[in-house]
Amino acid sequence: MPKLNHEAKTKRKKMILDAAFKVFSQLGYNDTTMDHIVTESGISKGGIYTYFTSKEEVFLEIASSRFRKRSELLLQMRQDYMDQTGQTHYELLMRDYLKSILQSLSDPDVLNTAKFSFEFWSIATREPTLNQVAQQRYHNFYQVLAEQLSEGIDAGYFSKNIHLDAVGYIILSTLDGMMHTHAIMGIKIPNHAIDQYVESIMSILLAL
Amino acid sequence: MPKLNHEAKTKRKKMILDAAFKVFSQLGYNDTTMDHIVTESGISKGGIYTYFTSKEEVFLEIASSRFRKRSELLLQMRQDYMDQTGQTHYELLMRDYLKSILQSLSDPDVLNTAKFSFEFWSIATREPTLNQVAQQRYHNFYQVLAEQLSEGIDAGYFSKNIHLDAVGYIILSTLDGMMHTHAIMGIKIPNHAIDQYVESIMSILLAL
Amino acid sequence: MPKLNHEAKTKRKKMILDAAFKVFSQLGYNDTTMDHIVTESGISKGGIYTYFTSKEEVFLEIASSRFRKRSELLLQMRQDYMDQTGQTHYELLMRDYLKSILQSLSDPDVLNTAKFSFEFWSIATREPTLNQVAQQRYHNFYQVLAEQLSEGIDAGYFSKNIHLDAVGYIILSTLDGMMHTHAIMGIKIPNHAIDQYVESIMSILLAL
Amino acid sequence: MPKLNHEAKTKRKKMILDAAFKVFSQLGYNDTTMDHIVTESGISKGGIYTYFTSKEEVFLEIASSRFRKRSELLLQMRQDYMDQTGQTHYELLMRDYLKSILQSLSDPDVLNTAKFSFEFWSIATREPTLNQVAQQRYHNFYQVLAEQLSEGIDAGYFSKNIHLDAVGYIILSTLDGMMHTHAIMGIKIPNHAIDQYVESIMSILLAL
DNA sequence: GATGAATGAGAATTCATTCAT
DNA sequence: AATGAATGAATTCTCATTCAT
Repeated sequence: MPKLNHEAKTKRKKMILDAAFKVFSQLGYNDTTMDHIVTESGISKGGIYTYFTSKEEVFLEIASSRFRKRSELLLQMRQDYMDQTGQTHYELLMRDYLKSILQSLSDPDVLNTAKFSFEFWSIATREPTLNQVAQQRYHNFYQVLAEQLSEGIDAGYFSKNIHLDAVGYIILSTLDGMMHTHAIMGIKIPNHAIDQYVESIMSILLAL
Repeated sequence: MPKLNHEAKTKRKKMILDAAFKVFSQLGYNDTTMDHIVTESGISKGGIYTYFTSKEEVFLEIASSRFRKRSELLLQMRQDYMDQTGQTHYELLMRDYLKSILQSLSDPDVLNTAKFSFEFWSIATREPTLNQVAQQRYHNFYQVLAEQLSEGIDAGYFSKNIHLDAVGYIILSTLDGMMHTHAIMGIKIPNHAIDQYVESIMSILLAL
Repeated sequence: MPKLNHEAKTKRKKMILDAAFKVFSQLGYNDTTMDHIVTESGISKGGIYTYFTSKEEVFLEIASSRFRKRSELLLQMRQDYMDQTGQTHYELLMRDYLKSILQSLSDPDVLNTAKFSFEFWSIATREPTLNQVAQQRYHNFYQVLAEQLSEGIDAGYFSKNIHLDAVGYIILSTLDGMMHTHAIMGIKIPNHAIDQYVESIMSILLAL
Repeated sequence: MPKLNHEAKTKRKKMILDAAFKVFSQLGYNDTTMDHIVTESGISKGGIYTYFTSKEEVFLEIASSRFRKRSELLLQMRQDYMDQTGQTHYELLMRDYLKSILQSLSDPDVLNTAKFSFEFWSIATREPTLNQVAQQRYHNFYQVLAEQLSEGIDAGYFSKNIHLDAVGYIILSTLDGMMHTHAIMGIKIPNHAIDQYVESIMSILLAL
């Protein structure tokens, strides 16, 4: 018989995760101590350990919740680009999706998510548990993307000759690269670069 | 009158750096202890401190020596793509340069350098000293790249309408992204992706 | 809401300080390791660091608490040498004060305090933070002493012609010297020396 | 067959001792590293170990050579205070001896010797070998002093009723105390204090 | 369930001493 | 004899995790 109902528990957990996200983003995994999370969350040391078994688990759980966003954004945007007849303008969708991802980097929360994300990969490289999660997230994103592209091909928007796996790989990794340069290296994307980048991706999809 | 001549010292330093590079690449900066470097190098704890003042300095020195490679490769390739009349085939140069960078990731040493490089960025985000070095390296690479592109424009190979800073940013960051996905995320580049990627970059340069 | 109340904390802190005082007195600052304090206090390595931030702070805190004693003794004795009319017999006071300071050196705890005190000065010479504390302690003691002497002059016990600063300096430093010879050099004060010393100081005060 | 003759060896040893004295005085025993001595003396690390077996031995040897000075000064001054008939004015001798000891503290070299001396005692407290040397030095000084006092009594300068051991103890330890306050605590002796101090000692000797 | 004091296994760095050259 | 690079034991301090209250 739990003394705290489910809702209260979830709320407490969220407090911890939000605080941890903040400090992990700012200080990185290694430089973040449990005391940082304690201070930021206002929850006691022992308290954190009733919700999570370790620092790594806190880190992992943040990753799991945050990493859905990119693919969710794509799915959500697809709804917006569907007209009354159920037709989706895939070209416009992709173009705007890529742009909005890169433009959103000026939003501090998105920036922090990007920072966290790369920090996560940095740690995940050496931690099998994390690595698995990270791989899944990549493949999940890949699936969603590939689906849109595939539908875009079927709908006649994209070239039939593109290799889905190659294009998917390019989009995901170059997008990551732009975000990395911006978020981690701290080098801001020049004005024209976003458009130029989007066009170069479109040149592949449209097989210009 | 030093007992070890310059050559012997350099050799010993190299032993330490090579060992450190190996463990840093594998374990990352934080998980690498001086004991790891001691074991791997075969040099005593104190011995390492006669050549370096701290763990960070070892890390930094590796970075400084390894980071020149990418821009050096470009400069070197330019020599190879110059014909007898002193004309350089810039289009071919860029195409082959991008390909060779990405293809070289199958080489374990290059892979480790890539891993080390991202590890370096991860740490450099929080360490002003390292960050400065990292930024310099990026801008140095940018300069070299921009020069080639600029010459390529003048020689009529690339479109006059491209924005050097935008294109430079895209090339550097997307290249990083591909390397990151390959080296850190451990997701190998699909066969066609390299060519496809190169063509998309060329589509920008040629303003197709 | 602290789990340990103030009293319990103070008690634990005292345990550490007592243990540290013991080992510092015996081994000196440099030869005392945190492990010595751990062993002597029975408190874990980390535990000590919850109460003190460094070895130096432990040392300093001991100094701060022990150093008040000499001037406190003088002030307390003054109360005892005051008769019903509020008159203090300053000559007797000074005589007995000097004697009791030197005689107390046979008490092991006083001896250890003396040892600690000189160890403190030895370290304080090179550590600005400690030095400041040490200087303050000297001047505080000087103030208290000068006050008694001044009052003794006004009350007609001591000569009007004495130079307070000179006499104060002599008393403080020669007292220190006797204590040093006894505590550090381990050469016990001969029977008659205490009386002889006290008389020589009185000969100054009384301007014989 | 030594390659270096005795003179050259002695010179080299002196270089080490002078350098070591300088750094020991300034930094104290513990904070002085062999590298400091190496740098200051210009003699190699190994070189020092051909003349001394350890850091402690260097320290000890300095002590042994420097510690004679105080008693030597007294003996030398006695010569100066002897008139043509072989009579020594012991009262004047003692007065001037005490004064010159305290006044000499303004000389940097004497000040350093005093600093070194207290540093030596600080270490000697815990090191039996050093402690023995230190004790010997004290007793040697005591002997010389007692001899002068004894002769002074016989010659009718000093009171027959003084206890040699008590007076000797007082002179040696209070002198040390004044020097300690000046050299270690860094509190300069006030103008009148030296005279006042000397008179108080004389009041004992003359049994005023 | 919550708290926060206590724990102790590391980690980076120092430095007296050694010894091959 | 002299050199100085190499050694490694020792030291201070950190911090994820535990557990008595």
